Amino acid sequence: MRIRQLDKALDLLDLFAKDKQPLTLTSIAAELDMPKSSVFNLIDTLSRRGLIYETRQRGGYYPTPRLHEIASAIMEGDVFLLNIHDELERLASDTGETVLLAARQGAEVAYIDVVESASPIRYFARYGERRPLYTTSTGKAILTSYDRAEREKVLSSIEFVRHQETTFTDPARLMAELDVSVERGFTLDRAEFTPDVMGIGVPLVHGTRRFGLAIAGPLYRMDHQRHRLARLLRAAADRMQRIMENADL
Amino acid sequence: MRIRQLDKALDLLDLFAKDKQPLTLTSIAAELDMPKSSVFNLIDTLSRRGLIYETRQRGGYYPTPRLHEIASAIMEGDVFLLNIHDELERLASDTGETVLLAARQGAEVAYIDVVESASPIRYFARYGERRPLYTTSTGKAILTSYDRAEREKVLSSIEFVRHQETTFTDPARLMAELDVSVERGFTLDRAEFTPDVMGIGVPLVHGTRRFGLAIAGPLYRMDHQRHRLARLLRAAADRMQRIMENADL
DNA sequence: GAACTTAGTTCATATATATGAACAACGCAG
DNA sequence: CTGCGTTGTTCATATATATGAACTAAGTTC
Repeated sequence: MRIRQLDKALDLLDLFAKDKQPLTLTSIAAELDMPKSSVFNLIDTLSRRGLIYETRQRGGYYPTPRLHEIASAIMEGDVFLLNIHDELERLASDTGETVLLAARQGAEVAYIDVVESASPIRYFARYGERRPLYTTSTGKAILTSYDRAEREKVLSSIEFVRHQETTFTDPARLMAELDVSVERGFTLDRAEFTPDVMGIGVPLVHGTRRFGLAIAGPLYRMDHQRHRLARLLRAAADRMQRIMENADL
Repeated sequence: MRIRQLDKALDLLDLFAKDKQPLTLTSIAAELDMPKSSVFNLIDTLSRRGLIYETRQRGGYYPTPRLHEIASAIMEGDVFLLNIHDELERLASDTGETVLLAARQGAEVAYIDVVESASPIRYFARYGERRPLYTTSTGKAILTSYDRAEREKVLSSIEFVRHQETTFTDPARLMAELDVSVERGFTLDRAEFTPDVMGIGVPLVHGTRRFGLAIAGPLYRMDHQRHRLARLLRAAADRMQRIMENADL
């Protein structure tokens, strides 16, 4: 179950991040579609914790530097993700496509870092979005990081659903595809979950942590140059792997 | 009314900022004194938004770079607070005492930025903490930033409470004290709210925005050198004022 | 400077939600 | 590979909380 008021609080932070200006209680209520009295409680909670303040009497509320301080302290604890973020940016800029970093969450992958392509036509994915493990290039990449026995085990616990024409629904065929991917050096997702979207992925492993790194974009723009993109992807992954070796979590 | 689950969520972020390592659902429940099922909802909400993820199966949860990204975007909207933070740091280091930036919130001031002294004996204040306008050096500093007429008006709407022996409880006497402060170039708080704590403050004004900037520490360490500290404070305030002129909110 | 407009605040109560307890799933040790 | 100690998950219901409506107060306009 989602905590609605927490969701609203996060919506509010997103709103500040987007607008970058003080907002009045009333305007927040309108924007987030909440009663004023609820926004009052929200503001009360955040301001008593020193996260926001009233910039001047009736002049709207805005966050203090506190959130940034907390976020910075937290990032210190994950030097790895902090450091490789720059590599994601670079890869996105080199390829012109959206770059995704995903972690396995049970039978799904969740995107834990996303750098969007600058193209007007691009794959639009959000932090926290999830996909079935077996439909995405990142998920498949994570699967290839397990040895065959473990891979079998993971697949056996999964329920396959056909999302698109191309979706793999047979574990055996998927296993074969994964073998091919290992051989080839990268995994593919040919519109197996989202129509017209192609993904190219590789695994990133550090000790027991496993990530999937991928480039994703429109099929028509990616398919014909998949080997070039894969080369860039592998090069970036190698650099990240090196960064990983020098960091710990 | 505070939103309890939001408070808990913020407690969790603080916990990550402190521990800087992945935490299991169960350990979070213990640490925050919450039922596991409630922590489950909390984690569910945060992870579906891409703010945290499970670092590996049963390996604990940790924030993604998302929060940092949001916080950074928000700070872009308040270049002023972002820029002067360094000055606060500098002032704290130069004086060896805690430095506070406060904004008026009705009849109170709230600390919106705090840099703590490195001394083992120091004034310990937190973001978001509030004090009556008339008891603190920051509050008095903000009061001196109004012209006398407006100042009278503000004071007339305040209910005075004696917190300590030295607390001003008579508006007329406070007005006189404020006049003296303007003359002297800085406001004082001699343990008027918190025992043994002394504060030295100056106002910071940009258009209609008013802040109070202060140094605070133990009376015995501050009183004898208050003029030296005030000089450092004024110099810092001047630098900030210049930064202010080149920024906008 | 009085009237108006818009902003923030309070509070009783309907209503959504936090939670205890029982369950399921994972990973580790032997 | 099997059993055991944890960890994460579900769900009905007691309980805390979100909220509509009525209010106060600040700011703005004429």
